[in-house]
Amino acid sequence: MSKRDAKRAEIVGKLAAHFLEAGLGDTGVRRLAEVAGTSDRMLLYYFDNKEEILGAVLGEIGGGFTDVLDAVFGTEPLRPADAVEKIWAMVSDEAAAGQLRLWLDLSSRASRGDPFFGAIVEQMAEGWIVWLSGMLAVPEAEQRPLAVLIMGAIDGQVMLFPTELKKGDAAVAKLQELLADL
Amino acid sequence: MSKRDAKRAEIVGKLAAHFLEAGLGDTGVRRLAEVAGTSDRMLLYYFDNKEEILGAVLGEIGGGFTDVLDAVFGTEPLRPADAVEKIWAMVSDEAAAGQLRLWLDLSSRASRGDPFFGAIVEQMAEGWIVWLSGMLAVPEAEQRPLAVLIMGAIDGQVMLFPTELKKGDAAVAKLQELLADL
DNA sequence: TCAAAAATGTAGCATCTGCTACATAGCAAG
DNA sequence: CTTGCTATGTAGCAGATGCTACATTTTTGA
Repeated sequence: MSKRDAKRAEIVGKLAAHFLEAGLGDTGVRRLAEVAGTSDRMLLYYFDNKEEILGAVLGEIGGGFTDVLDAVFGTEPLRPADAVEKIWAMVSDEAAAGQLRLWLDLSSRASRGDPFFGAIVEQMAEGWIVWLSGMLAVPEAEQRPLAVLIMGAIDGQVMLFPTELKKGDAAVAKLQELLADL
Repeated sequence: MSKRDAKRAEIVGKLAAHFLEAGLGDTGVRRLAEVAGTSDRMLLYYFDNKEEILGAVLGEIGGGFTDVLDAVFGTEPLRPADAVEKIWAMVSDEAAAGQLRLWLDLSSRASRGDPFFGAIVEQMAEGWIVWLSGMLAVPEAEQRPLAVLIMGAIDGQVMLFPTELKKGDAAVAKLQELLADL
């Protein structure tokens, strides 16, 4: 790897970590530079333009996503109600809130027709769904619809209550109840 | 109504219609002025600042929303599974796509910590939920959690599949199934 | 009719944005 | 040591942003 590539990777790593922790937020080059521990001048020395920076960072995030999930959850099968509980706990945790904020951001940009963000969201959504599908201890034909329902129901709470997620607690409990004997 | 108020109402109306059709998008005052058929100078003559403009427009949208829902749905009680079906049908319709784009936009801005958009989203979410709660033919204690679950599950599909909502069909069918005997 | 008030155009400011020109420092190879 | 490439700081541009000062026209009410 050339020195230039190494530097690019270092920058991308720092920015990816930051986005995962804090959401997309302010993507101004001066702010990105600060986060990456360099100057805007150098950011645009290593990358052609801002779009290339964001592309590299979001690509990195999208690609490594299910690895993170595996690390957090292990790989043994889960009953649907338990999956709901675990994911909701993870998502309610402040550390994961940035993930969701990031997702919300990406989805909204995607819905406005931006094909770049559309592709990223699609990839991330599919990652979640396939991952969760594989973990659900239900007949195979049920796996995917249930996974989509669970992920969607939980993500929907983020959309309804972006500033106070715990308002969704009762609804999530209700979902667990409905799923109790599956 | 004073002339000033009439002019404000006219502007708000035009902007609300535009946002509902095209999503939030560019909210620069020069662009807003263009959409409202006036100049930025006059926009900021009738309103104190940009925040007041957006507040009025989003307030109009949020406030008029449950009226739209009533018109579409009538007011007789619904069983939960039927509510899911009706709302999903409405939301899948292209005419409602703008609403959802707008919602997604607002949520993402709120989640970035903007207190202004946070308040708006909270108000709109509460509007949806109260409206749906009141229509569900279930014991009163169950109404709100179920309403939140249903709205969240459906909104979540928008987040998962911002560019191709119908991918959520199977999951929504699954939810109807789970709710079938309530 | 005429002065006060409301409405509107022109021009701009201050700040932020992505990005760049220019100058220089450090280092590697001959 | 010199020459040339990589790396980095300083300063700034051109455009957008929210907003405003100032001048002018138009409307209103006595």
